[in-house]
Amino acid sequence: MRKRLTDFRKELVDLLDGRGLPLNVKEIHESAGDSDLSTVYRALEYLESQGMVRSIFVPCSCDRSKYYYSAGKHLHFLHCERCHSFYPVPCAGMKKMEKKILDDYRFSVTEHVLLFMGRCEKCRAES
Amino acid sequence: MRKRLTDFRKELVDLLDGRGLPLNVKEIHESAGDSDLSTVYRALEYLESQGMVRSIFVPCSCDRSKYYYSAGKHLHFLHCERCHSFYPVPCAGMKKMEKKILDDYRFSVTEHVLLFMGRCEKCRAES
DNA sequence: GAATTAAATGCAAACAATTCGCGTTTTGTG
DNA sequence: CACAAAACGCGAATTGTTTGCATTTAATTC
Repeated sequence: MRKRLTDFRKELVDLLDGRGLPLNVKEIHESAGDSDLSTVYRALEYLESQGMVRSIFVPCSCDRSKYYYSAGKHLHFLHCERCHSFYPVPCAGMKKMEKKILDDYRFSVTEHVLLFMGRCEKCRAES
Repeated sequence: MRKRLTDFRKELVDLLDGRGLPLNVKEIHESAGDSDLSTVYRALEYLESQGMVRSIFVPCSCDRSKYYYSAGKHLHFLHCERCHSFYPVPCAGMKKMEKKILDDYRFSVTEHVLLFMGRCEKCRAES
């Protein structure tokens, strides 16, 4: 038997897809019906292994847990260190960089993590 | 009294500087004399707040803890998912990207996290 | 240079995020 | 329909990290 993409797991993908922003496990758990936390962890692990979701660790004082987001479109995020909002930005210029890494270091990139920390427009105005 | 960069903390900076590669807390603790783990954590927190060291979270099965490295030169790293080695690469092209983010989103970047996962030359040959 | 005081350290306990074991339930497959 | 494999729920166990507090260290003031 080889079947893993259960309804619940699809639901998680839809959830992340719908939000379009990274959510941590707690938020996912709360938004995903009344399932067990370990089920959520197992689901996310599976989905990530299938390349359906991605995760990042955000080095911000607000939260030291992992954030998951849909891998549907390859996005990066801006994270405001003041209001802790995420802003998606398209992934651009990375292919070229990965090509250069292959040429220069003979290292073949399968994945990259890129996150920007800083201040969003609103917070820059307010402080 | 305002004094914080103790000998021990300097020692940690030197250690990370010397290695030139990210180390996790366990490795740092083992390499840093016989100090308490909490002292190591407090030291790293301080050093990071001072911008003397940086940290990244590596999304690799090998280890799910944080890695610290000297902020002396701004580097990024390649991480081989097979042998789990790190390879430093200079930070290039990011300034331009940050400029674009400021222009397009009015978001001012103070820091970025960039990590490449993949296969190193040796491992590509071996498997 | 001794007294004062703030910060650092070590140690043990507390936390919080994540994982594991296992009995039960669900769901493809023959 | 019976069987087998995987998913789920639940509780317990791990593990990375933080905290509280008594003690030590070191800068500052007199």
